[in-house]
Amino acid sequence: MRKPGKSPTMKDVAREAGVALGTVSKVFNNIPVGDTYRQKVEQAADRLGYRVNSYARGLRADKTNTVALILPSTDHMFFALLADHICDALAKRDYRMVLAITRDDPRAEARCIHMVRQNKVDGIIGLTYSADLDVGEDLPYVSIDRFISPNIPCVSSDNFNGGSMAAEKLVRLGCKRLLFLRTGSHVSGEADKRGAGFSSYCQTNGVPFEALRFDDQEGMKPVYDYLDVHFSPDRLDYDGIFCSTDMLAYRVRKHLASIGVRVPEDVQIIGFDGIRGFNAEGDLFCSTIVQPIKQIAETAVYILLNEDSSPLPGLICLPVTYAAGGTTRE
Amino acid sequence: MRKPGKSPTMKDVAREAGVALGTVSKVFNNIPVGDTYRQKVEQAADRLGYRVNSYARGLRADKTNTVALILPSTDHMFFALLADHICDALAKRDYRMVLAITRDDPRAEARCIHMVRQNKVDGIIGLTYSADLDVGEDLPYVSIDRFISPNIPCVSSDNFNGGSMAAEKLVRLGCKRLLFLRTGSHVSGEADKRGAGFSSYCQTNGVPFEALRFDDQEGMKPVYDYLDVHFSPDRLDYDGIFCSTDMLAYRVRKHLASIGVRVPEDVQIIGFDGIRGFNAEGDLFCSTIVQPIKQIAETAVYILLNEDSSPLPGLICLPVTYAAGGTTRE
DNA sequence: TTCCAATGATGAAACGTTACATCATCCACT
DNA sequence: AGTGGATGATGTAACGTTTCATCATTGGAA
Repeated sequence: MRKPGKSPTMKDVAREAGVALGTVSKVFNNIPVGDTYRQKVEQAADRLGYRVNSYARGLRADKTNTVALILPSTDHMFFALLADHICDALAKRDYRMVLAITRDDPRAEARCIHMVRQNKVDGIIGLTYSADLDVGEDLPYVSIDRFISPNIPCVSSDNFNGGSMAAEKLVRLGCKRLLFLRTGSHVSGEADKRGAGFSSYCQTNGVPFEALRFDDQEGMKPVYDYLDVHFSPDRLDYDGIFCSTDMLAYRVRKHLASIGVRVPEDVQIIGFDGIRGFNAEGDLFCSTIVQPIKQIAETAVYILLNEDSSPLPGLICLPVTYAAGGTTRE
Repeated sequence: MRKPGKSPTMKDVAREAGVALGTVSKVFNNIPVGDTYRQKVEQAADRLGYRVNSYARGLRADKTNTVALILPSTDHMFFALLADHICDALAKRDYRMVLAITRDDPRAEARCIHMVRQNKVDGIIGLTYSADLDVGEDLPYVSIDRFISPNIPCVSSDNFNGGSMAAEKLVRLGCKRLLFLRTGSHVSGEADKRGAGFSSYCQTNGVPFEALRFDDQEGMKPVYDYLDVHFSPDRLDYDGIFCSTDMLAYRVRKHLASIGVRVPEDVQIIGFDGIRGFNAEGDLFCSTIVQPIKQIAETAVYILLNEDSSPLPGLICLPVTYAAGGTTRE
């Protein structure tokens, strides 16, 4: 049925349809063509099973309808969902997505950007952590969750407000002494603002609090040690904890349970991200501030393709929401 | 620093280096070139910030170093990890990956395949469920988890053996009356063999069992109804359940807990997949038969790129393992 | 010194498109 | 009927590579 050899070209279609090459081109680019011709071309194309060669097109038109997504990995649900929604948002606009994974390695990040640029994509969406990443000036670039420079648009959740919301929520739920816990040795991104928002709320409202950051070189050990000192069935230095991620919150909860501290009866915990088990319909791992992942994806794509060609703002913060997930009293 | 206008071409490099066009080409293709020339070219290329245009190369050479991965989504950890590892395996071989997402929609699957073929990828790895999918004959295609036809290689876990292992494990752990539960309205894939392996073990060894399949048109309701009838604190029709997926196992466990049945004391449950919370280092949701996702990814890529050019077997089953995750006594 | 062979650089052709400048056709208007 | 203008098809020249036949250069042998 189908020729296994080489695929038919526009020239073949033109010959088959008895029209000129340019006419065929027009048909496939939705440029006005007489109905008679259009039909002849379409039929011939069908008969031959013709598909436009996007490499030739990309070469000629300097437009490839492809964007690259650079991620640390897809093995964390946050990234996986981001990839999922970005892929969708792009497909809706007839763009394809090539995925590059960096494993958090700055060298890999640079290599990916290099690789991706030589691939002549139309733009890049990147979630990277390198301190000084040269993304180049000549290719549209949208950063997620990390502010790179004023003229590179950055899309992220409203981390500051999220942190503030978490503190407020804990206070409303009756907590008197709050604790903020953060891990991660990464170059600081927008996520740092979670702690800032939290602290700001506490200061403004005169709520006693502590904010701690643990380098995760040594894993969770230091965190557990800290918890062991400050929490036990008969000593509760804090009654509300805000963790910088759901994963951290989950681990903290597990550890507290293991030393006999009840959640949420003794201590209430709020995480950040809104990760769910299995998939988007699964259960939350904890009460949490939910990032609007889909909206982040949509916005990043929207800005990257510059769909309203208005001046690009430097940083776009998207609203987060609170969701109860069993580690708070509500 | 870098020209914002257009990127330099081989011709530019040739002029800058004072050599011929073809020489530049050779340098970038690792074809022997005199050292003097090679150096001149490399320096000139550096100076200009030249990168080879992969669209021109793809057009000319009919080789794009790109493969497409077609997935239902990446919002389930199994798929996300698959994408992650496949991306890695490809990157290691200097291939890029374009991701296409189908949302389980047969029309979308066909559209993706179409889209992807017109993109002149070098091959396709697909995890699809359409009944009769025309993947074409002219492009290397590797299917994951779904047998399409004898001449299209398929990579999957050893589902049959996994089912058998689950039954054996439950029996070893003391279960006397087994139940197999399966949901999913999909066109049957390799995953069907999980139930077959389970039943086969039970029959061979004379273990009383029941195997049920629920259409998931109506969600979990029918399953819960069934559980309500057969399980309660004072009536336990089964003491071991094997679920076709971890997600199902998780839900079953939750429902049993809600009606006062203790897991694993009263009933032991084994799932299938090996999904973990958050990421590859998270906790299991249940005791489970673990799919070797990384190995599946590696194998699919290996076969797709036909690295040993030996005759391709039709179906490759990769070994699964058991992992305890709290829903069994071990 | 002369010639041959071998090594390796050269430049043009081709890959499948799109854009643009020509050119043919047809209709409307005087 | 003759002309002008508009509509739309045509063919050719790029786009940036790779490949291949051709040609220059070099070293060695007689």
